[in-house]
Amino acid sequence: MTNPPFNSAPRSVQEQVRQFESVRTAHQSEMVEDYVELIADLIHLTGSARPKDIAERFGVAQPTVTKNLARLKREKLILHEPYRSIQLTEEGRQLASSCRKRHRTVVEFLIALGISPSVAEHDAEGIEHHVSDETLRVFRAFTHDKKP
Amino acid sequence: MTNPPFNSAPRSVQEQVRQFESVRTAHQSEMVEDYVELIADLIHLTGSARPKDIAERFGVAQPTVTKNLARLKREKLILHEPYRSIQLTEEGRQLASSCRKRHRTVVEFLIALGISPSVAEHDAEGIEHHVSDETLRVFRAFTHDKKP
DNA sequence: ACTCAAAGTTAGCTTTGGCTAAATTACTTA
DNA sequence: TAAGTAATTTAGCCAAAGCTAACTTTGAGT
Ligand SMILES: [Mn+2]
Ligand SMILES: [Mn+2]
Ligand SMILES: [Mn+2]
Ligand SMILES: [Mn+2]
Repeated sequence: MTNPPFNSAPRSVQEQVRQFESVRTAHQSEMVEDYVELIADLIHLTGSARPKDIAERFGVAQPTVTKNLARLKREKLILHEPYRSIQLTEEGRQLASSCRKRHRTVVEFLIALGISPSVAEHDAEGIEHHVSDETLRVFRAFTHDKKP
Repeated sequence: MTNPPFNSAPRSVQEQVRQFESVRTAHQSEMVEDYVELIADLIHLTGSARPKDIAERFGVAQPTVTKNLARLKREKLILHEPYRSIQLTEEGRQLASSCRKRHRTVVEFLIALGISPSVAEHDAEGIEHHVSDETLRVFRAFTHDKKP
């Protein structure tokens, strides 16, 4: 009838450790992924990506963006001369492209499931960083089956 | 045929800010939620929750657990005398219970969708912190429809 | 009752990603 | 073209969550 009161799966300790480690790892890539995705969108939308706009979209202060851009630059995902606007490297473009695809896959799946578009967009922003390849494939299949 | 190359929804800037703020807020509650859930499981499973076991399950060092337990105590979710084992307060038990339910809802949904149990368990550990009430309701409905 | 190993805590370090205030640069416009 | 404003960066702060090394306490086994 109702659900059992405790987590059923006494999965092995090692398995559980792997899960939590994966979550921590995902959170380490999250900032970078969201930044390149937004930078690509801004370039497409307005022709250029400037720290001001990034700060405005994320809802953070400008110095936060400057600091985070240093990491993107260190990881060779962007080109950025001081006081100039931001370019994506080829690697950055590729990462942005795959993040964008994954983002859309998640949003479209949630909408196909019956969730309202604004909530789908909202939840996807967090969920996208935690879906494995297998899950992504199942999401895509479901979405395609729903609306052919 | 293929997907449009950029994010279609030129949702308002305010909307986008709210989404990213929600993700940041979720990440602030995440540690606390995973801890109370694990503590409840350990008490149920072994009769008591000790820092050692928590560290072992999360895959972190013991001092990390000690530090995080201070926050749970500050937030009145646990009772913990130094060197003794950990008890949940009533508030802690309630939070653990709702986190556990949400966790199970996500896992069962992913399994009902066709994802393998181990991957479902893996992805749920991250996803659970990013599902809104609406999404959770849809997940539950889907799971129930699938296997009556 | 003592000993001592295991568990737990404390101290102190690191990284990440927030912030504000102040300094600097670029750009617009008068 | 010079000034003034807006954008950007720098400096320096904070909190969270990880770590190791060193210290303290507990409690099991003799
Ligand atoms: Mn995101
Ligand atoms: Mn997350
Ligand atoms: Mn979790
Ligand atoms: Mn969980």
